Amino acid sequence: MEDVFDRALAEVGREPLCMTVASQIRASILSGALSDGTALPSEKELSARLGVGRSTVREALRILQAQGLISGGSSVSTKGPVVTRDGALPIAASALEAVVALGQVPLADLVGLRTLIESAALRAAAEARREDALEAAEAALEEMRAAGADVERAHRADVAFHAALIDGADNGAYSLVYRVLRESIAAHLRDALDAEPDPGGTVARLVAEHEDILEAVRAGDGHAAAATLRGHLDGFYGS
Amino acid sequence: MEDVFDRALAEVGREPLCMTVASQIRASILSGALSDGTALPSEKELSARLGVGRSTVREALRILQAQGLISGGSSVSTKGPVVTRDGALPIAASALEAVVALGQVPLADLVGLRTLIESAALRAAAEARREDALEAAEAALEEMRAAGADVERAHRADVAFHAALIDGADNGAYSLVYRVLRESIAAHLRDALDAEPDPGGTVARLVAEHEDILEAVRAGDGHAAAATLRGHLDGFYGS
DNA sequence: GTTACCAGCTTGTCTGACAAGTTTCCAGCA
DNA sequence: TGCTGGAAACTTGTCAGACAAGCTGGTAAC
Repeated sequence: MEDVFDRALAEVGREPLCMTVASQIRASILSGALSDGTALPSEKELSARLGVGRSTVREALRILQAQGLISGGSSVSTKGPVVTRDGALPIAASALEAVVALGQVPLADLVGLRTLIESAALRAAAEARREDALEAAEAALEEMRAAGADVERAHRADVAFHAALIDGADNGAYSLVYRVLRESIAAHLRDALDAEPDPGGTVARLVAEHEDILEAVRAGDGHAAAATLRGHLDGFYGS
Repeated sequence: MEDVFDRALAEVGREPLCMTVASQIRASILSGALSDGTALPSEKELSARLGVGRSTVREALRILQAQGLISGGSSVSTKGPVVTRDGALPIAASALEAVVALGQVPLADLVGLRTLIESAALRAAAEARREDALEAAEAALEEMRAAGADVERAHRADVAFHAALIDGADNGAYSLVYRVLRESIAAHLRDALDAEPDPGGTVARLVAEHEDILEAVRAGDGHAAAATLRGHLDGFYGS
C-alpha cells in the first residue's frame, strides 16, 4: 500500500515541486487509494521516497492541510499526518466565508440559497416524518427553551434544530450544503442575536416560531412549515 | 501601510507558528487592510519583520495560497506574492468538490439539489430576463446544434447552457453551488450520453428541450421553465 | 510484575547555502 | 546627451543540517 508514494513525480512545466507533490497525494486521497484514517509516512520518509527535500514535503503537507485533506500532525507527537475525511467540510466553510468576506458572493445570496434548501427540506421532511429527526429537533427545541437568555447556548441549540429537520429530509446533499452555508452565515446570526436588546424575549420568540415549524412538519404540512420558516428567517436577515 | 506586518505575533496556545502567521495575514486581507493587488513584502523581509524564519513564512504563504487569498509568486521572479480577490471562489468550489467526493453523497441526492437550485434559478431568471444571460444561453444552444453527434462538444455546450441560465438568476450562491454540483455530476452525465445508441438523436432531443426552457424563460414563465427542466433532468437521471 | 529511564523517532523551527531567473542601475560608448 | 551591455542585487525554489520539545517503545532495575 505504500507504492503510492514511490511513483516518479510527474514532470509538470513550471509548477513548483511542492505543488506537484501535493497534487499527487491529493489525487490519491480523493480517488480512495488513501482512505480515511490512514497515516502517511513521516516527513523524512516521504522526502526520501519522493526524492525531494523535507522543506518541500512540509510545504506540500501544509497545502493538503489547508485543503482539509489531512489532519495535521498535532504539534509534537510521533504520529505522522493522517488522512481525514471530515476535515474538508470546515475548510469548505471557511473558503465560502472568505468568498463572502471578499464580496464575491453577497450575504443575501447565501441566505437566499439557505432558505431555498431549507424550505425544500422541510417539505421533504414533512413527507418522510422520520421519527429520529423529529425527536432530535424536539430535543434541540427543549435545549433552546432551557437556554433562556444564554445567547451562546441558544444559538447552538438553534443550529441543532435546523440541522435536525434538514437531516430529516434524508438528502445528503441538502445536509452537506446547508452545513457549509450555516458556517458562513453563523457569524452574522450571532451578531444579530447579540445586538438584540432583550435576548431572553427574542429567544422565546424564536422558540415559538420553531414550535410552529416542528408542529407543521409533524402534521405533514410541508408548505406551512416552509412558509413559517421563511417568516422566521426574514425576521433575522431583513429581506 | 506596512505596519500590518510589524505587529507582534499573537501568542496562541499550541498552534504552530506558521498557522499564526497565516491567520494574521488572512485576517488583514479579509478585513480589507490589504487590498486586492497589493504586493506583499518578500519572504526575507516578512521573515525579518515578523521575527520568524523563512521556512515558517514560506509555509504560511503556502497556506494562504491554498486558500486562494494570495496569488503565488510565479515560480521565479522578483515579484512577491500578491493579494488577490478572485482566487477564493475557485478554491471554495474545489473545497466543496472535495467534500462531495469524500462525503460519498449519493448521486440522486446531488441531482435532487441541482434540480432544486436550477428550478429556483429559472424562476428568478424568468423574472429578471437579463439579456446577457439569455444571449449566452442562446449561443450555447447554437453551439449544441452545431455539435451534432459530437458528444464531447455537445456536453460542453450543455454545461454552458445551464450555467448561463443560472447566472441569469443573479444569485452568486446559486452559481457557485451549481458549478460544484456540476463537477460531481458531469462524469455521470457523460456516461449517460456515451451510452446512448443514437447520440445525434439524443442531442437533438436535448436541444429541443433546451429550446423549450429558454423560450419559457424569455416569456417570463418561470414555472413552465422549471417544469420543463425537471422533465429534462428526469430523462437523464432516471428518477 | 511494575516502574523508571533512556535511546530513537517525530514535528516545528531556524540557519545557511546554492541555482535560476528577473530587475535595477551604472559605466562605457556612439 | 542618449543608448546599450552587463554586472550586482534581489527574488523564489529547493536542499541539507542542526537543534528543541515531546512522544514511544524497549529495557534494565527493583
